[in-house]
Parts: sequence; C-alpha cells; structure tokens
Amino acid sequence: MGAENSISPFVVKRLPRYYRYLGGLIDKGVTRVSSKELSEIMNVTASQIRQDFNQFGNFGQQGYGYNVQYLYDEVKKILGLVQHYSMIIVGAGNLGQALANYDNFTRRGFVCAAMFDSNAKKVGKKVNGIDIFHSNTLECYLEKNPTDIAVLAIPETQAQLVAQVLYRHNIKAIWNFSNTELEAPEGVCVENVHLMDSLMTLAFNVRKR
Amino acid sequence: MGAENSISPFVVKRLPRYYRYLGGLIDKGVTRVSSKELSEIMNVTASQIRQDFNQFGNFGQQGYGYNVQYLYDEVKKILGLVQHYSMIIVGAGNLGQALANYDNFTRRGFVCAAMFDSNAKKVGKKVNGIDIFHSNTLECYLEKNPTDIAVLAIPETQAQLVAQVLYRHNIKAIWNFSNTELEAPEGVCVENVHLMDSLMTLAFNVRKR
DNA sequence: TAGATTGTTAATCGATTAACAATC
DNA sequence: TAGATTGTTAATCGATTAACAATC
Repeated sequence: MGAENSISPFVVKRLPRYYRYLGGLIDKGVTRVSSKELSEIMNVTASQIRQDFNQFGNFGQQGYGYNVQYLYDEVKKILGLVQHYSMIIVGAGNLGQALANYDNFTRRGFVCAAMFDSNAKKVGKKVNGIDIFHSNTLECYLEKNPTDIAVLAIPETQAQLVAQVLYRHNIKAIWNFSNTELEAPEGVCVENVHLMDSLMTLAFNVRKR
Repeated sequence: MGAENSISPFVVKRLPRYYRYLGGLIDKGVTRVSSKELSEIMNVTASQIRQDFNQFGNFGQQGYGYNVQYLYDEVKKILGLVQHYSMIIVGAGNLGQALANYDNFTRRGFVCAAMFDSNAKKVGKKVNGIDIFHSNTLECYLEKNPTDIAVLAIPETQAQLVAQVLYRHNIKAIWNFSNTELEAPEGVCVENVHLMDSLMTLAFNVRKR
C-alpha cells in the first residue's frame, strides 16, 4: 500500500534485521508480538518499528499487536524473497568458494548456477556442486542464461572490466566483494561489501574505548 | 584536536572510504586535492568532506586545498592503522579460510596469529601459514597470547558460547560473521558482517528498479 | 465496556548542505 | 594583491522519537 518508491535506505537496511528477528520468534513458537516487545528484543524504539512497517502497509491490529507469522511473511514479500534469483559467482578464489559453499543463499532463493575463473587449473572443477567455467566463456554463458545477480569475488584490477561485460548482458545486480566501487549504468543495482572498511571501522572503535 | 569522543558513527563509517580514495590518488601521483575535486570523484558534497575532516583537525590550507599524502597519513592515524592488531580466526570453514588467505588484512596491520576449529581433521593443518588449533585450546591460547581481535566465522549456534570465552579473556573486539547479533559486555567492540542481510537488501533494490 | 496497542500526526533531534568570513 | 579554498557558522532537510486519537 505504501508508496513503494521513495522508501528511505535507512528503512531498507533495517528490513533484513526485522526478518531475522521475526524468524527467531517463529522458531521459539511465539505467535504474537507488540511493537513494544519487539523493540525491547531488538533494542530499538517501538515508534521506529511501527513507522517502518507502516511504510509498506498496516500489518498490525490495535489492541493486539502483530501476528508474527503474518508479519514475517509480509516482510519476506517486501524484501522480494518469495521469488528465486539466478546467480553466478565470478572468481573462484577463497572468497568465491566460501560464498559458493554458503548454502543459506540457496535456502533463501538465491540459486548459484555457475562460477567463473581465469585460472585454467580451476576450470572444470566443482564447488558445492557448482561448475567452474573459464572466464572467457562468461559472455557466451550470459547470452544463453539470463542472470539476475553476479557476485564479484575478484581483485579490484579486474572488477571494472568484468562489470562491463555483465552490463552488456543486462545483469540486474552486482554483489561486489572487490575492493573498488563500480560505476553502474542506470538500472543496475550494486551492493558493495567492503570487508576491509568494516575491519577499519572496528579498529577505530577499539582505540576509542 | 577534535573531541575524539562523540564522533558520529556516520562519519566513522565514511573514514575508510576516504582512506581508500586518498590511497588511490597517491597511486596516481596526485599530490594535492581540494574538497571540491574530491567531492566530484567520491560523489559526495564538498561540504561534507570538510565537515568530516574538521571533526579531527585542520588538515587543509586555505587557497590550496589538502596535501594528499598528509591527509592520507592523518586518516590512517585517526583510523588507528599505525599500530598492529593481533587477531585470531575462530572457525576454519570456507569463510574462515578465505579470510585467513586475505593478505590485505596483514598489510594493514591486522596480523592473524592463529585459527581454531572444533573439527579434529582440520587441527594441525595450516592456512596461509597460520596454524589451526583445536577449539578446546582457545582459552589456554588466550591466556598466553593476549589478542585484540577475534574473527567469528562459525555457525550462529556456537557464536554466543565462543564469545563468552573471548570476553572472559579480555578480547578487545569481535568481528562477527555468524548470523547472530552478539551481546557484548561494556568495553568490547562488536562489528557484525551480515552477508545475508546485504544480499537481501540487494534483492529489495533489484525488484524496485 | 475497559484495556491495549496500533497507525499517524506532530515535535525533536541530528545529519547534511549552504553560505561566507578568514586566510593562505 | 587577487584568487582560491578552507574552517566554521547558520539553514535546511530528513530521520527518529513522542504523543495521541482511532479502534480492535
């Protein structure tokens, strides 16, 4: 119901956390929760919880609170987790393989169909059942297999170049683990994961204690 | 010079990005940059750049701008990257090994001294030159080797338990890759990396295009 | 009905941006 | 000196919190 465009990125960033906590409540057998209860568990204000959800619809009931399962399902829909996403991983190094082995992604509907690497020694092998192809077959693959999300687990020197290939073949989104920020054309989503940045933030906070 | 306490987390989160871009400029041989030039490269406002840096001191010069190397060094100091941090990785699964192989951490002063795993098959092996010890030797290790940062690359079911051990032995910070949020005692920094959350955010944005 | 809790409007707080005097 | 650009104050914008009428 809410104006699905113009949702603040702050709200969006909080959605997966709600989803996680609601899932936890379901596992515990909790069927009903008020914004106040949830706020205490999650350590945020009840006001923020109600504001956030009401960006998307009226999921609660006065005097009762929220039905946990219903709210969970709604958040799932909002996040777009009711559909499947086809995914490839570019870069079969340590990180690429770690991600390929992470079965949680598959469970949530992010299905990794192929991996690519420029190292001939890796080509032909499998990681968690996923074939590793040579990078120079990437274009050919994408032509035959429209792909939603490409995971970039390659060095920054190659990232921008590979991204260009992906853009040409209408990739919808890039999950970027390389140490660069990609320039993305209109309509392509890029989510950067800067592990080094995260560790530096930690260093800053440690020293400031 | 700035009141080093009470720096907004928004500013802190931006510091590593500045550090990255300034490093890039140095690599390109750029010696001098104005807030306006930097703002165009980084796609933020010049105002924000000046505000951010002035939380920590006056690093620029009117009419000139900023000396890139000097500013880079100052940000390095602010982030606390002039010292070394002793680190251990708990969990030698795919992700733990991927992190152990990531030499960038060492280059920046985050030195991984040991890994721990509860799988006896892995104990005794090395990853990137780092010994894997059995998890039940963790306490003993920490007593002999004071450690700044523990990386948690273990399933959520074990995370809170291991964290308790770490707290008892005065760990300073936890870099948490497990799918939980840890309750940390006063004085311990926790930085959560929720890869699944990041991917969900991407899914939301893809659908909204 | 009385009690509880939502949905939503209004108030507050803080982050970002704009403006400009200081000064290199 | 004139031009450029900072450091910093003031204005704006938006996010968060508080308050409360609506209603289950």
